[in-house]
Amino acid sequence: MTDSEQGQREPTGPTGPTDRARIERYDPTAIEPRWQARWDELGLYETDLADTSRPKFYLLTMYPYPSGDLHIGHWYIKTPTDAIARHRRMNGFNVFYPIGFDAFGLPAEGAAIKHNIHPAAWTMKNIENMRRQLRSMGATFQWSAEVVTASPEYYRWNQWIFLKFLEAGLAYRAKAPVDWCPNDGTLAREQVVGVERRCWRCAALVEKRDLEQWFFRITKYADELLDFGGIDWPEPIRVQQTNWIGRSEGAEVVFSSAPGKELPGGDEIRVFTTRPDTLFGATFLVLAPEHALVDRLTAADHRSAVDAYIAQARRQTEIERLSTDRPKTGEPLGADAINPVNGERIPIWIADYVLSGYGTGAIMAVPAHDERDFAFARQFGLEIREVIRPAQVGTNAPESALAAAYVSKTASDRLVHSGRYDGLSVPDAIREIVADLATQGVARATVGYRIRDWLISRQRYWGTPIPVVYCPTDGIVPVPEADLPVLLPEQVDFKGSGESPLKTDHAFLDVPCPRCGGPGRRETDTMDTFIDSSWYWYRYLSPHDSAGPVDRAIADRWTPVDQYTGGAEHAVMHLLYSRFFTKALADLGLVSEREPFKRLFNQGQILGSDGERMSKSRGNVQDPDELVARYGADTVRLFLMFMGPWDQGGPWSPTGIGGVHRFLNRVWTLTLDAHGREPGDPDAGRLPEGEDPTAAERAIRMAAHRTLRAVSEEYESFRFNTMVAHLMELANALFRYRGTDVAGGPAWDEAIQLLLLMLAPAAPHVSEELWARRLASTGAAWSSIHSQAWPVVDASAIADETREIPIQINGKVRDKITVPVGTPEAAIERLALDRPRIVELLAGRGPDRIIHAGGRLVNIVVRG
RNA sequence: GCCGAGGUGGCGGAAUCGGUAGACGCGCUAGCUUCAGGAGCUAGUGUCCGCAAGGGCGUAUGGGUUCAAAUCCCUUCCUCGGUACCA
Repeated sequence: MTDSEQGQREPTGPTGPTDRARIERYDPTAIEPRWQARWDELGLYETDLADTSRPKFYLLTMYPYPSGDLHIGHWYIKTPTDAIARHRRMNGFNVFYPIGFDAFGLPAEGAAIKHNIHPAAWTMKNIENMRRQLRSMGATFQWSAEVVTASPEYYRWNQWIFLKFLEAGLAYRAKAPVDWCPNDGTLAREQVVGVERRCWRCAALVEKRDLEQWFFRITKYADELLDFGGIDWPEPIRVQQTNWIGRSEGAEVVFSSAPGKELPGGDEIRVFTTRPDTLFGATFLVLAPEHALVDRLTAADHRSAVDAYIAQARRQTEIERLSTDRPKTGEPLGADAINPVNGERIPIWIADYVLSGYGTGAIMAVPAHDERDFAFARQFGLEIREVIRPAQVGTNAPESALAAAYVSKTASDRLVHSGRYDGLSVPDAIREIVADLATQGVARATVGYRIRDWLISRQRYWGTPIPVVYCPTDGIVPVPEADLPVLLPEQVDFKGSGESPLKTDHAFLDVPCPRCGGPGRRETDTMDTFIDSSWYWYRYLSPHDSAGPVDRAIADRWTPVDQYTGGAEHAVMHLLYSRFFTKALADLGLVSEREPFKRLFNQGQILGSDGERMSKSRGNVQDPDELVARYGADTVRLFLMFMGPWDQGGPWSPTGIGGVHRFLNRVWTLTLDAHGREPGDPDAGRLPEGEDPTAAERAIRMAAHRTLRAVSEEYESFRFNTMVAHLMELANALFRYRGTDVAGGPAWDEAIQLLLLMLAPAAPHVSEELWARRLASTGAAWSSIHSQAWPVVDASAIADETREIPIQINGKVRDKITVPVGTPEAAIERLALDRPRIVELLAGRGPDRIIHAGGRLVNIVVRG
């Protein structure tokens, strides 16, 4: 593997300017494939899951969607993760680092319709190409554990899990609105274009349509999902999940419809409120336009206006509906409701800012104490009645028109205009009003959540078929476990419409009912692909197990995942669904752990040079193959780590990649040609001013071990950009000693060895090559650099003898002094005040105050 | 709109414990060198004033706290991610 002629290389000496032909040039294209093949051959990264001699480390990177445009963004996500894998191995861990493909999904169907290629063919072709590209990274993925979610071997277990969920009451069917195009059926949000909301294919106007669909009961776990105990996740993700779940304590209060011209009244209208203390301020009721009672409560003379309003509301997105910066809209139904707290009649409206999916789909409006209700009341001239007053104002203060809603609810606020509850504090009022209404059976304390159950149905072909059959006799009948998988039919007809071809595929559709044997019809909806990604890390551990989705014994040993890396864009969907799944699987007795990922890191996203997300259609994709061909994988890996903080991402620009390549060239030169000298350096071959060989060696050791200290921490905390910068600094420092008397000596040698070891996880090929050449040059037997132990810092090498201390006057640095470490503050102060520059600048003004920042800095404060 | 993140030289970024702003790299400038290459090496490079010494200014914006603020608090503006059928 290593070049045998290395042993015969002529001994070098301080022989003057380099003959650059003497050492081979760094040629990554020759080195990299050779080592990749060798690592494969040796099975260096095949993890023995049964090995318990070392601590386990399950490293997971979010598996890619095989979109066919593997771009530099995939490298940005995966090569630093590979560096983590290699670094953990050097630190003695048994590392499992698998890879797979999230192979179901919408883009494959888009390609099918557009290019007349089958989704499966398109997907598999893309996977083939991506496998090759992923291998070119030199990453240590364990390919033998690969998972492809579109294979029946994988998705049959989606179906199996679905059946378990159904049995456990975690799966159910209900109506839910979808974006609907009359020609192309259900549309994803990205298929609805423009402010007019038209279909991407036929430009028809899109509207909401209610369909019977399948749900998973994630809300059952809402409270447990709010608890992040025992997992080390970034604060922003925890905050986003917490807000997404949106727990709020409040009460459900029952209003009833008032008798009117057309109706006897007495219909129950349930509202959810977090502010039952403001019930006396409720001056109207607002229902979601989709609310079940709207039709019944609408008076004849309001019917046409109400219908028109509902129609336009069904063309809005929720984002539009919830936007608070557009004018409020709504319609009165021409009916009243009765407030249970005081028997008052208040008008009932519908408005799109009330959503049917949150709470009860109806609210009591308290314009004085809710911003949206306030805006609505202003818009339509409805009464605004103040019922909470801040303590400072006092409950007897004269009334004045509110300029804005007063929404705070501190314990010092008091109720006004609230009958016998006047003067109570907000918390007391909440308790008492709810208690009183509860005794009449018209209220109960309850908890509301913003999160909704997970709609898993997709009216799509390219996904996991939902394993149920509809039977006219037996209703919804689960497919028996023994009949799994329900295979996705391969021969289907894409009619050039967005409608799922399963809907018209009779070979698929027409099946006997598993229960009665009579004619049945298969479910044609497939599953959300987030189901695939909600448990795939378990499958990696036993990818071919035909007895169950998870091998419990292996899973118990290897999960939770120790480190998960992926994008923050998954904060509230994939990362929340995965937590839900883990808890549900644990309750089903399939796994033991209740959290999937012990530690999470969100790397940033690489955008196109135009600042947009990279995609083929935008034409802003950077192909990594080109860069690899030109610079080699190591340079690309290192450049991506060097670009900036890993959690930041940003627009792609190859500017600066040459600098990283130059750095690797310098490491190459330092390792193979310690004694060479460069013309152009006037000091070549001479030790730095004032350094004898002993001092020079000490300086080299200090530089190497300080770098090791910094780099070790930076690998641990994934600060790869500064890690690379520190390695560059060390290389620069060593370059100053190249060609001098200490070059090639013991300190130099140690520094080179450390440099290569530190570089190994990030730039695995060149470090392996140079490592092999070093071993060969000393006649030592080869062993991979990636099997070496991570080096240990020699504390004695890095100890400081002196320290530079900046001297500030009024916070501005005016001078610096260098003192022995441990110099007492009083002595530093004296030295500082004696400096001629300081004396001059003080100009006789006595210091008013002198601040010592722990011996790191002196600040002399003078006034006037 | 709402939730989350971010804004520092010509550019990517460093300083993450409130304590020397600009590490490291790109680019640029000058010099050296010549297996003349998209090569290598050395030095300089925030900005304004200045021959220099040195000084003024400076971390999106405006304010505040502090001996001291890129860092903490408040205002405003801009960019990115998510917003439940993209993954």
